[in-house]
Amino acid sequence: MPELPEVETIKKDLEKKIIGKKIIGVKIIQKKSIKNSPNKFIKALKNNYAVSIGRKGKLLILELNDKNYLLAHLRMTGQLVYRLELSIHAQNAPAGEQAFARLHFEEEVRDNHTRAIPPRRSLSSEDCGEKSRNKHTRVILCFEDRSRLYFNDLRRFGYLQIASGKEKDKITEKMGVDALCESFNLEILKKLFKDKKKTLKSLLLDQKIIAGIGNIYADEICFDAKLDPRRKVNELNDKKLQRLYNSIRKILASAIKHRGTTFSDYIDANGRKGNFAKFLKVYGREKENCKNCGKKSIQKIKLAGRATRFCGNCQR
DNA sequence: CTTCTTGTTACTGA
DNA sequence: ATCAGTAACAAGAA
Repeated sequence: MPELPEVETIKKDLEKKIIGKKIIGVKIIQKKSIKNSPNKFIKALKNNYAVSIGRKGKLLILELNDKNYLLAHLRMTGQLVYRLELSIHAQNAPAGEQAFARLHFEEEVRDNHTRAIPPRRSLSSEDCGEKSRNKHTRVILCFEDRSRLYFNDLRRFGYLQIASGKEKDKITEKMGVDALCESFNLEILKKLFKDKKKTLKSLLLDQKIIAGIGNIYADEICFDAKLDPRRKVNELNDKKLQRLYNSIRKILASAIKHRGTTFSDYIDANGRKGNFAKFLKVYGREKENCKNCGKKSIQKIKLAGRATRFCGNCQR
């Protein structure tokens, strides 16, 4: 599932692809996947430019030239896939942007309650070139060079949202410190965990405390720091907090280096899987041998409402 | 058929 | 106030 390393991978991919490009078309296939009215959403994007891409926690933040922002949260199964697909039809289309836009990118809004798979139209001029659209595609943005950004989301928990600068700030200010940002240091971690009686696992998952860590990396971080995820954080001494801090940075950086973890649905902006799954030491390894002590001690329990894997021998 | 999975929020009860 | 636990959301896998 997309956590910080996966969103960061997508961010870096998209920076290379769409910065400076003009959005000439917006297709909303599932109304439920956008947080604004279709009218506002389309109006805010059409004929604007992608200026920069940021990220806080698991939230992707695309800056538009008119100082509005397109926020994207992938939740569990969301994907942002960029494709440059020149079709025969597109090449033969009448020259001129207006005609092209009219032909290919008329707005399409579907009822958000029906679960029916949208009928794939025959190869009409409207759809030609949308080769990467699939039954889980919820929104398509089209750029002036005829490349497209597909927002796919099987389970439809993810969303896209247009936000003003103020609205964007309000959302990001509610989030905790980004787990990877430079200003997040050991002192801040100590301050955040001081007096908290919750378990380590639940605090690592709490986006209002530290933003970006999800179920996979929470377990991997606890294993790397040799800490029992069931521990109350206020009883962690300085030495353990230092280990925890080091592991947060180390695991996330390593996962980014390997372009994230694909367990089921995650793919990057190029449509490729991440390579970090083979480095996972506890997630999905219950009943297997511990990579550290070698014992058959990887347990799976439910903690903070989530499946939690850890080595009952190494993690204290 | 049931149960489980994911991120996040809302709610309940201690 | 603070915590743990659970339901809800959607869709599919086992």
